[in-house]
Amino acid sequence: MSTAVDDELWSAIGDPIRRTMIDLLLSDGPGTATSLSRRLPVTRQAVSKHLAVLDRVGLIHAEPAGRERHYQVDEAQLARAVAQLSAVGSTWDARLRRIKRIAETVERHRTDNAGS
Amino acid sequence: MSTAVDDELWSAIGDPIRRTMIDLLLSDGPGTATSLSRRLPVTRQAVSKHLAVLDRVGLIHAEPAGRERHYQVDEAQLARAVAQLSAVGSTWDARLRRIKRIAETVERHRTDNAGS
DNA sequence: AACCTTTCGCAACCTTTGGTTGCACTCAAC
DNA sequence: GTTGAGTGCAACCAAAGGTTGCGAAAGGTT
Repeated sequence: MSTAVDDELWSAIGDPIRRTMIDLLLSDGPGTATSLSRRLPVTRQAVSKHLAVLDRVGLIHAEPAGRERHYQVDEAQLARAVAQLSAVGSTWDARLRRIKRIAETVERHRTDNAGS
Repeated sequence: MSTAVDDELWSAIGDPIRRTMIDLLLSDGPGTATSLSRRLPVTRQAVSKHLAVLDRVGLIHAEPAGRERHYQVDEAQLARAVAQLSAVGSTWDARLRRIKRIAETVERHRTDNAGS
């Protein structure tokens, strides 16, 4: 079912700050801990820790540039994460549909017998 | 963008144990803290805490039955959560496609000028 | 060269969260 | 009524997210 790698991916994108960080890196291009912290409600150090988490699971990677570290999204890894999301989503969706179908069948039987 | 309610939903389904619990409740039907804990690698008390979290965000609801508490998935809320998942997924997907398209355009320009 | 500014990384500390053990309570069944 | 299964509550622990404070390195200025 769910592997340890997948769980790390989930917990990585489960955090709202980290999700916003990915959004920012995607919309504004590569950024540093300092530049990101200016657009987030937490300190640079907190952002730095989040960047480390995202880096560890491979969703982003850093590129040293002088005294700065430019982070950017790893497209292939993010695509994998998106696939994970939609996989779980469609699994739950399928089960919901099945449950709904069964419930409707039961309801149909019940109303059929109600006339007796 | 992301509301506090959405963040709670995300963190609720971000936990691998809680995701598995939802899976179990969907596949096996309603269950109790004890029945779920028998199929999970954590104690009943931990399961109970997770159930409280899922209950608080409305993904499941309890139905007292004698000395037991039967929990089951709230289909409408889970459907909402699935919609959230696919929304974020498609947003990222769209941005990845845009980036890729731009990169290809740049590459085309580069190779066009390479012959000069 | 000396200085100042910006950015970063590390360490200490606090709070919340996920997990455990232990205990008391309730309800069904015998 | 006693016993057993299921629950809830409290205390305690470890890990995660967040903060402040400080020292080091790279870049710009004079």
